[in-house]
Amino acid sequence: MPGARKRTAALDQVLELVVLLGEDMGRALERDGLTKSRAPLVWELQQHGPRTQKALSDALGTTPRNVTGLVDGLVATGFVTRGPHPSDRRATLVSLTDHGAEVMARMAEAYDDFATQLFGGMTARELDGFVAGLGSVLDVLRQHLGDSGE
Amino acid sequence: MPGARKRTAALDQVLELVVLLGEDMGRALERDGLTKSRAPLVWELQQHGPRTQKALSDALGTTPRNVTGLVDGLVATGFVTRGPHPSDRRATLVSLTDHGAEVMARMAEAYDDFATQLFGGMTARELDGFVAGLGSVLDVLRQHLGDSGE
DNA sequence: TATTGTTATACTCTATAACTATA
DNA sequence: TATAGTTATAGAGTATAACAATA
Repeated sequence: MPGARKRTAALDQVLELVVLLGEDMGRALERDGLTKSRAPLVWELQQHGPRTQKALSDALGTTPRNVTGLVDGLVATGFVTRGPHPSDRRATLVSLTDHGAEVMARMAEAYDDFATQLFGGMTARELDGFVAGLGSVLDVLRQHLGDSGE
Repeated sequence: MPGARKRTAALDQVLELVVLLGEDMGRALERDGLTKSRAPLVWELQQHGPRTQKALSDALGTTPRNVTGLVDGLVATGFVTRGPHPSDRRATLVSLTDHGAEVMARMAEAYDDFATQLFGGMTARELDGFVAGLGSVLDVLRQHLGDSGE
């Protein structure tokens, strides 16, 4: 079965992509004063507006205790603020500051530029083929994750 | 420029791949008693045989102090042992235990199986196209990382 | 009773700096 | 002097458990 070596070589490449992308994103976030753990929280706020910490903990798939720490850090660095919930006095609403919103807007632009850099050299046909392959890999991966655990 | 949206959608997919693959690998490692940080160290030992901590710190791109901690954890969980260096009494040689070697051998098999699961559904032609696309993305990414920093 | 977010505690990973034993 | 690996210290991120305030 001569395809077997090709497949492991492909997986090697995918893993290299994961590593390099992690480095690149890490650097970009650091430049903006964010970390890999805090960025998803801020992203969630940009996408859905002010959220309670409970909602954030559900969205990020982490514990409420952890969200407390992440929000603490983001408050200290000026990305978000804590405010009262209008109808539930137990809850706190986490909102983006102006600075946080600015950084996220810049990041969204950089994201588009980055996508163009990565894929701009491909023809439309090549890009379609690549995306289709990626889609089928993702399907298998989702199924694989569903099989074990959850 | 109608391709722009396709490109960001492709980057979205790549990032989802990164997340899902991270989850999957994390689970697999946990099943074997390893962590994401310790696995590369054990992998390095399997590839190149016993190494000094200095060599490991260079290979992993981390500090000597950090390697001390990682090796401590791997000794405690039975994956590696510390031994004297034959010619340099300052250095310690880190080696795989039988258990560590067994786990790594099993992991290498699982890696091949996983690659077959991920890419087995593609035709040879589709796989070639996907790998070529991945290669060009990696090239751009490497250049992007070289530009800023280092 | 149940939920929200906190404090208390602990563990992993990472880093810098000072130090010991060797080279 | 320089190198290998340690202790000391610090900070981020993650988790569980107990608890206070509120629902």
